[in-house]
Amino acid sequence: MPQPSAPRTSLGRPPRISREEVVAAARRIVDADGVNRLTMRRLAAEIGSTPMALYHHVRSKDELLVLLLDDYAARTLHRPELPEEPRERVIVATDAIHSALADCPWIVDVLTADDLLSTSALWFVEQIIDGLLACGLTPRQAVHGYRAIWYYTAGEIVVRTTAARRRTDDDRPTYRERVFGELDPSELPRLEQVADRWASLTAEDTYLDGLRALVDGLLASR
Amino acid sequence: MPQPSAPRTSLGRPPRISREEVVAAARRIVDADGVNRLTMRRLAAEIGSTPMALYHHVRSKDELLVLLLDDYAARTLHRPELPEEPRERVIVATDAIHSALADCPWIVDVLTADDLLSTSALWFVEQIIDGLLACGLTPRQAVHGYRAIWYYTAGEIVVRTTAARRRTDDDRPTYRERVFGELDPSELPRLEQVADRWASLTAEDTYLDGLRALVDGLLASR
DNA sequence: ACCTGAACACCGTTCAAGT
DNA sequence: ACCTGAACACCGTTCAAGT
Repeated sequence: MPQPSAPRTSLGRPPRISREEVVAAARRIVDADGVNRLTMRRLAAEIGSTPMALYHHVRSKDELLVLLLDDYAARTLHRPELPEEPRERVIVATDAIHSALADCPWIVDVLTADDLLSTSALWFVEQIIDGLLACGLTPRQAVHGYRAIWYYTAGEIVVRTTAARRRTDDDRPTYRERVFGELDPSELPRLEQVADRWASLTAEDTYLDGLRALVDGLLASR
Repeated sequence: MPQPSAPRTSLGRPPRISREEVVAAARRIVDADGVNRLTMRRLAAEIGSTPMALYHHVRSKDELLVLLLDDYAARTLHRPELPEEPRERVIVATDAIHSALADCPWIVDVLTADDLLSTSALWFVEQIIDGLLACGLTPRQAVHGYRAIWYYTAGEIVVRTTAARRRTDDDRPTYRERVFGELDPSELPRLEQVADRWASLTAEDTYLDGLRALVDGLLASR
């Protein structure tokens, strides 16, 4: 692990690239061409170095992606004004995380790391847990509630951004369109009933509605 | 696209492998070694053929993965006895999909395709929509409700299986453990308060609790 | 029509050597 | 200590040719 702030001795050569430069260059590539185009070779070219030089500043490509997410969160996750009312505080804090992630579709590949994204997101988790506690949940219920909220939020982003990614890939009818075209109305009458509205209904952004329903349900079960 | 049931003419040579054989061999590899080990080259070796022969039966590796998911769903997604009560019908139908997917961690890479998995899952979607309608939601609310349920379910599986995947990768402390170790109690008092119980609390399976809360909330908003 | 061989244009990472 | 070059052990897919 490099120690950028360690006192520079006369041993060895001076570093030519830093961890920050590596992350910044990776960010440029991802912003310009998408996360699929971020390879160690391409990154080395962007920096004007060799693939192996990168491994002096980053343990692996996976670590690079986590650093990239940290960097992104630190730059874009600004703390909003939170309402006093605890239930609404949970909604607003969650929505802030969601908005930041939704603007950043490449995140899906890293997103699924664990239940925390980055230290920059901790403040938001704090607010969510605090809001749930203030609504009368036990600590146990609050942590479980936070998890449910995170599942819902992560799922919405993963499903929506992956669907969008596929749409640009090819112009053929989607799997969904094919399936709905061949519905057997006698076996699946409800789906038949909504089939022609499905595309427009599922295109609507109902993230906040679903979030409110979930939080209501979590608080009602208290 | 091959036509296995088309009348065999005297033109050309007889096929040596079929689409079904390709999918079955892919299934064997995935079951034995995980989805990461499924490559076109490895698959060809398993069948005793060449990589390019596969492309006669399957358009691309992506299509192969979708076929694999269809195959898996057709084999394991058995229709359960559903309760009369519509709210409970929604829960049981959703839980059946969730259980099937949760036993199949490789699915995460394909899962995020769209809002439908495979034709075998349509019956379950029908039951969920039907249950929501029977509870008094409008068709619009029912479709949105189904989406919210799917986000929650997909998110739970993605987050949980990816976390499990990482755990086996290395023995170093997780990112989460590092973060919780360095909490500033004055800034993040609630997280500090639950820090030592976080691991055990989030290890509990609370999928059904969260699902019930979500469905309750969806029905209450009617 | 179905299959093969060779090749294209890539990957992430290791290893040994240079300065 | 930091960087380089060459190599390892792979990928998915195209293309031209064989039967």
